[in-house]
Amino acid sequence: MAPKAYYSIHPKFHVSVDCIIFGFEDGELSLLLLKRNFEPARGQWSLMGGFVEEGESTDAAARRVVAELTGLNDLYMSQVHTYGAPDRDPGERVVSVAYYALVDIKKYNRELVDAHNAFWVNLPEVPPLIFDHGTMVEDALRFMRYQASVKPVGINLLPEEFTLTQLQTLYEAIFGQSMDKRNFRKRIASMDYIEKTGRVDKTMSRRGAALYRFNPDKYHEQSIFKI
Amino acid sequence: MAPKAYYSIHPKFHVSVDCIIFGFEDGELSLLLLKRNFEPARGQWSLMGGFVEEGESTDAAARRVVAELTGLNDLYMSQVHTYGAPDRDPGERVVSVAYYALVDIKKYNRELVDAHNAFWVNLPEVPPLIFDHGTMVEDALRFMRYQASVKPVGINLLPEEFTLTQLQTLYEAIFGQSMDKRNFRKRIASMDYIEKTGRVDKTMSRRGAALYRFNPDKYHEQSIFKI
DNA sequence: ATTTTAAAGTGTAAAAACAACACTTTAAAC
DNA sequence: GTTTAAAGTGTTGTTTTTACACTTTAAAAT
Repeated sequence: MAPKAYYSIHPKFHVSVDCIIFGFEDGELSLLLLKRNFEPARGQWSLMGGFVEEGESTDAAARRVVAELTGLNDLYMSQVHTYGAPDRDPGERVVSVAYYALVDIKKYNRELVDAHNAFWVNLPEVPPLIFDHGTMVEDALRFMRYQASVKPVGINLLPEEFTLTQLQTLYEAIFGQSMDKRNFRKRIASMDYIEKTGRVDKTMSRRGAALYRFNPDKYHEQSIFKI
Repeated sequence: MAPKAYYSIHPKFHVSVDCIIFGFEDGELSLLLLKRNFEPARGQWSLMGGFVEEGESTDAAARRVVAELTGLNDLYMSQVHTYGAPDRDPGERVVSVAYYALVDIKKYNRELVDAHNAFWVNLPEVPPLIFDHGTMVEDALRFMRYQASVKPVGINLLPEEFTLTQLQTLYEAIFGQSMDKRNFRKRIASMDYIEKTGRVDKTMSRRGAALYRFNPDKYHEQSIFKI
């Protein structure tokens, strides 16, 4: 057995999660940020966060915290990095684990967001954030871009059914560069896990655009590394 | 100011670091593992780890822990992931941040390693490890491979000066696949930050092989993502 | 009924990157 | 001077990526 002293001679710290919540609307990525009407750092902008509770995993804490703010329970989420500088929170020592989440911006619970005094802010207009939250956003964006470059996580920012124009606009926003329509569609056509639903979206054009969906059964992750 | 209760109503946990220490010898990657002659889990295999102390960042704790075992202070290290399941350590709740380190296996301090009852184990022969350390190793290997595929971190596993044959053998070990000698050398030749030193290594062949080194001044990270 | 409009949809050719492939050179050891 | 074993070196075919502009469609306006 482990001697009690093995653990007890060492300090304990608060552990928190901070969530970088991405949305997509009108061709732009945005973040859900709190304008804090509570302490500490009242009046400043921050990420949504919370403390990890007894018996709760850090992953579960991140899901709880995002659900408290958005009302959404089954989001795509991924751990980004852990921030462990002793003075990162000026109040007390808090080790914080950052997660990013991808939200279909049509679906979040507006009342909850308003109640938290939270706002969707377009990425280029993100204000200075408290503590190391600005660094967290940079790291999360880099990591989300990486993941979006190797697997179709970006689709979690769109409705279940989406047009190819929507999809292209999304990827242009994620990678910050415009893409050739024909080349983009050729690439999508080669992905059998993105399939036509047969339905047509008429909201964006008179002609109508074919709706597609992601088929998870046809998607098999592949990881091939090269130097 | 932050009300005291803001923090104090929340629990605190032990925070530890666990280190996946990679070495390279005889064409194989290996890990430095402890055969634990101490509690908890005496007699089992584990990663080198330790608790984060007051006033110490998690990064600093990881460096300290690796230095305690190897005597080496300036290793390439990178945070991998944080493991926060409430029952991951059967003794008490411990949130653990994993880091990987790359060691030039010629340089570590043998006395320290022996004193810790630690051994270099070739990757395919890694035994079952305690707690979630096996998962940590898988995650670290995947992440190290990814990093090695986008930047020349692998070079930290070699001496300052190395031959192209050594470098190719290293990458073959990292990616688990053999590579064409001419294509490999063409790629290296296109990397101006890997430069000939003018010296020759005579230990591996009568003819001698040119020695190369990494020139950090010529290396500029580039990150371009594509879908 | 015809014309206008605005987004959806479509193919080809050049360039670049990657993959496959085998012999020559060198210097020490015998 | 012959042998040995690793170091070193180019070309060609294939695949992938990029650049580029017009046609189709269906509703709205006339």
